[in-house]
Amino acid sequence: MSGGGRAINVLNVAEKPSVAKSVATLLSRGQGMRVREGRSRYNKIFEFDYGIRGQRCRMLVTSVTGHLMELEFEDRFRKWHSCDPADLYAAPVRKSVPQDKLDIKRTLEEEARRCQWLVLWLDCDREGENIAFEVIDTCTAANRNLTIKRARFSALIEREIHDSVQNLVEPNRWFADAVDARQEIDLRIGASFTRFQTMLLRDAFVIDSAADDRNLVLSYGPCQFPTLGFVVERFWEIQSHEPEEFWIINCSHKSEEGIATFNWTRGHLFDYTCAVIIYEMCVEEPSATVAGVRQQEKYKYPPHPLSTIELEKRASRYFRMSSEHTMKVAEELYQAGFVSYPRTETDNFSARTDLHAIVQEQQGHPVWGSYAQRLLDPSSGLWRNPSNGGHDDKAHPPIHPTKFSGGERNWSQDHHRLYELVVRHFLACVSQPAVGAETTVEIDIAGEQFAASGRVIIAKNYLDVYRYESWGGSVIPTYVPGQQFIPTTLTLDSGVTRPPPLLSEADLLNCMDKAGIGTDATMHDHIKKLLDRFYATKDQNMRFSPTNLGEALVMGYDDMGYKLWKPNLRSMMEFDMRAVSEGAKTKAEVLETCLQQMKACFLDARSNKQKLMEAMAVFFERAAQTARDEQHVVGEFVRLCGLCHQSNMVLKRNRDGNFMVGCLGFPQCRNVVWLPGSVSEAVVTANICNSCSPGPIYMIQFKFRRLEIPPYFGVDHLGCIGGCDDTLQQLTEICGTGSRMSAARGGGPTPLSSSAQRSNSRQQACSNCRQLGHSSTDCPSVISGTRNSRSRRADQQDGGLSVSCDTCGASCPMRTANTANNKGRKFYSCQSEGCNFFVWEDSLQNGGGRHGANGGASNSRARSNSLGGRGRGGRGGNNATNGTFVSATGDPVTGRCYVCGDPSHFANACPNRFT
DNA sequence: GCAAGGTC
Repeated sequence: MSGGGRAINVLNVAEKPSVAKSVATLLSRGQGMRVREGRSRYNKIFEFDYGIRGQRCRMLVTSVTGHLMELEFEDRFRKWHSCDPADLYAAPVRKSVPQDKLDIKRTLEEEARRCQWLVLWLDCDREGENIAFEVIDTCTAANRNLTIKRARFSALIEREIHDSVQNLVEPNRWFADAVDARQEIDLRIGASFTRFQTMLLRDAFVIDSAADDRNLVLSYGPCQFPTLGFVVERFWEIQSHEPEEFWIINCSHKSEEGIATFNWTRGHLFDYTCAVIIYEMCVEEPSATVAGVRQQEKYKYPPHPLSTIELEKRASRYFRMSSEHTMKVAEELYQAGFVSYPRTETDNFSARTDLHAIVQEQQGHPVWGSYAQRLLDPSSGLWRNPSNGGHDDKAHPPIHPTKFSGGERNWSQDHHRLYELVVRHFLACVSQPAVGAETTVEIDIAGEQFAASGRVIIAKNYLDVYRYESWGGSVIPTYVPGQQFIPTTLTLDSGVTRPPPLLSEADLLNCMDKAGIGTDATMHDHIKKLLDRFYATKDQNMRFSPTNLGEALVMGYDDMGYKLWKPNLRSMMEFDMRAVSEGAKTKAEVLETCLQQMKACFLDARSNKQKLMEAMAVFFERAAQTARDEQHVVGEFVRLCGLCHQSNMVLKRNRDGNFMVGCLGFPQCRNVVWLPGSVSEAVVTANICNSCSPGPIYMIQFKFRRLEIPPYFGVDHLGCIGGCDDTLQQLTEICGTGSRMSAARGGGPTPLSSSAQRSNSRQQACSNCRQLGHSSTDCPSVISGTRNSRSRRADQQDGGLSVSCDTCGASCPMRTANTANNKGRKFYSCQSEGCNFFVWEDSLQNGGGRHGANGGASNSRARSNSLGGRGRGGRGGNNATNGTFVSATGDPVTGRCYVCGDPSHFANACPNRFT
């Protein structure tokens, strides 16, 4: 082992104490190793003799704890008011060892002075390489003559560690540079935006989320903000979801053996007319023929070996533990030696891992011990080598149990659960998949296909130990190809599309993982930061919603047109970092271009700060001082403009001193609500109107001039401009508005009598029929009894009829039916999204443009359903309680018309329909 | 009082 010559002292430094201990134990093979204290109580020093390529060495192995140094601004830029935040893009920065790491630094300096070599055993990733240079800088400052070497290793395994120390390499400056650049960019962007938005908004608004507003920090960071962005984006997606009705044909068949539920192969249709036509075809010829019976063996595979993100996601799903808490508990289990290192991206076991030994340790457990025994018994056939998840961080194995425990006294419930998860997950990974026999029966009814399937579990295998997952079995009766039967039920059912759910913690981790936001060791920190900063909340179901503060910030930047809350910025940085680590770009180049762009972005954002203020004003009351300061300049916020949806509506006085509520988007947006001319004073209050939407609409405290209003009105009035306030409307009609121009400017300012809300609805398309001119609440197509007041034009034109939609007025093109019963028959149907108007051409020609009472009937069914599944019209045996409508008799198989109930014909031939 | 990344 040791060659000739004089021994040299070699200082070996690892990234953490556990690695120092492993390296020392593996290299010394436990022979003659001495342990002594360093200045830091966690970072011991291990000593032993060793030979490196014939050189006798006295090895000293110690460690740091992650980064030794921190990047910070020079003192004169540290105080928030010491400089303009924009200066932080060029302010000098320096790296130094923080107070709590000084003892580690001293150990390194002292040991370095008596060593000739320095060998770096830091993790073999970019951060590790950067830490290596922090160690190099510290040690060479104490001893300039050190020879510096890097040990490359990807696992703490004897052979690999011996190999790496015999083949030492040079540290990689490019890797370290990439991290330097990332640190500097993060610091400058984070500090500048955080100071800017905190100082701008904290004092301007009453932000009631924190107990003490004054200490509130509105932080911005390239990881935390995109994480918030995911939460807000999903929230907006849910808010903007418009339910869309769809139609589905369901079929079931009950026999002595049981019941089979057949699903429509088309899934569902959004076109009511098509669904009805197909449904009628089926009802007309309801006999079902078994087209095929397929039997297949199906497998449900166990999960990949456990990485950090998977551990966090599963603990959240199975135990509702937050990712932050999971990591805390996992760290404690790791420290106590029960599980392997919990921060790993690796989901693939190295071929050298002794998987059987890990299983053997668990054989004695009272609950899962017998499963472990079965696994080890070759005759059970339960063993299977684990799958490869395709990730390898080259530093740590997947998370697995490292020591048996039947539960320790000092463990909390979460320690028990997490240890159990790690063990069960590991046992599942080395198990065979569950096996099931699936039977699929396909049937044909009048040319339409339906299918039902059942599953019998043949072998549970890994599911026996992985109790967090299940695989349902269901039995269906036996069918043979060619068999015919009459369905027990055949119904046309409706459903509505639903918005996606709020993001769960597992969803959020997924989003971050995909977008490259954070690392496996920091993702839970970013999530926690959203909660700590009052940007988001987590409900009982572990799902995240933005707070008003979080939404306002994202909305503000979004209004500016910046995607600062999107993950793109981080992705671009990541791309540049890779270029630096590969030597394609230099650190200086990347820093210069990136910071230049970010500074421009910062300055632009600052010049658009009004957008942030407006977004905040949507949710928060102005602080008294600010409100007074700004009242004369921009007016007091009343509501977000319902017309342009871009700017705020504020209470102002025109040049004549008359009050109005106008949009700040003027002149692009001319939305304005004129208030009664008799108003002498008006002040926006903190009260929000309960009945008007979209809110918030702040109520205004008015004082009227006594002599200008009728005696039965009071002079003081708390009013709303949203359209709900009768007093205000009456006074506007009685006294007129303050607008002298309103009569002259056609289409100009809107008097209150038509209200901001209504002027809004004039511009927005009706959500029901998509036409302009009304809102869904007064959509002519959903008001009963109005059908007669509308007329359908059916004019002769170019040899054909021109038909306009009965419900929304849009022009309806002619189409040709292609169904078995109506092949070639012409019809008109409305193309407007969500509009179901439909009429047969022959019914028009025969009747000469009559109102489609029953053409409308099919529409009105769809409509009334879209209004919440209430009754579906008088005719037909309609099931109003569950939103399902069946044929008139309730027994479609007997084939009666579902419109009038007459058994002599089907609905498509019903004389009451379309005539 | 700011970031994100290591780690205890």
